[in-house]
Amino acid sequence: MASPGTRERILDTTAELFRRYGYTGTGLKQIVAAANAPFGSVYHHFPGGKEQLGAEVIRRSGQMYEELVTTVMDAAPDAQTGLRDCFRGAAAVLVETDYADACPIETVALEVASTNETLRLATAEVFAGWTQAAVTRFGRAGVPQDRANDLALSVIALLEGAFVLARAAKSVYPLEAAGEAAVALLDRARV
Amino acid sequence: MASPGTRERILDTTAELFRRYGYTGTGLKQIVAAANAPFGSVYHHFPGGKEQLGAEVIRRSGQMYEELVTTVMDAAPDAQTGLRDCFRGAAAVLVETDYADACPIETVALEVASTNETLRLATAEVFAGWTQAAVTRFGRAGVPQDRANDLALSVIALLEGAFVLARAAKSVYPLEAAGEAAVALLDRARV
DNA sequence: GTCTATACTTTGATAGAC
DNA sequence: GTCTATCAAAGTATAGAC
Repeated sequence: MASPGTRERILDTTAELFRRYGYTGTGLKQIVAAANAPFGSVYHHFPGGKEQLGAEVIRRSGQMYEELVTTVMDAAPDAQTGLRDCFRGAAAVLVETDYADACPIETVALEVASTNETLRLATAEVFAGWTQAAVTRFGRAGVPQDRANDLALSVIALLEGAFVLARAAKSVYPLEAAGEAAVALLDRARV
Repeated sequence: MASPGTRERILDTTAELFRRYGYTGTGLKQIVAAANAPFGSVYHHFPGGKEQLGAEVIRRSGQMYEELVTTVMDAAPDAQTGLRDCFRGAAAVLVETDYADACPIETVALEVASTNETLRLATAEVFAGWTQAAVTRFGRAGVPQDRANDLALSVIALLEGAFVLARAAKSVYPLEAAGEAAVALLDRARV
């Protein structure tokens, strides 16, 4: 076993770097330097190299983000407020980090979509999990089953798309507009 | 002047590679190989190296995509139909290319957002141009000025976000759901 | 001016000293 | 088991032959 925490530290550091610089844009040497770990420890803990590390980080980041968002949603008095809180919270993080930290896996997802089937599947699993979590919340809020899935996909698309526009423009305005659009779609989908 | 077409061929090839593999994921050697051009011609035509080439490709791809989308929109009998045609057309291209060709600058935009200010500004200009083009169309369709900008941002966000989900899942379903959501938002925004 | 060859850096990955 | 040194390949960029 490695010194306690080394593996976790590599995972956390990699997640942070992937979020900002993407998969191709993040080097293993950069990771170990930021994580204060010897280079060999990457291959000790992740024999599959960068791909294995990447797959674990994608799933881990995806799960953490899902927990963050569902916590915000479930703490709100109603689904509309919950949605607004999510988009506003995302905007706040973006501003705090000078538009660096948006969705933890979006850049990676686009990079690997046509280049690495293993990692593409990992991102697909994450998005499917998010969609299911959203479907559950929207169902509780009174959205019929047959509309909840389309609504969930649209709301997630609004968030991911707004992240692209917001980071490019260095403005949270796209997130505000997309957040209100998401609320409008939810209102419309309810019985 | 270089042999006629070399510069254009490099631009076209780079645009295609950026769209699939992103900025960091596309090498200059890969570009000249695919464009059947000698390596030195890159620096002959683009003295600023990869960054200058990247900036030109971003603006060029952005303008071409805007022309494509506005052509589809303007050919439709009404804005709702035009929006549907855009999302369906994007889905068709995605299927034809095995989910490789989506937005020509989305992957690059996320990659450079926190790493290259010159290229970030180029992507921001492109998205701003698209937004303006959409605002114009929505205005013609009866959307009040003060709602047209938010609607344009939301529709573009829906498209960009749906591209992420569709490529990850290798399914056009997110594009279909997002397309219908876009139409619903347009309906709601009209007087 | 076109293109080849090369310089220099960084990449992911491995071997082996300790 | 931890960590260093090094590998081959690919990255961008440049020098210079023709």
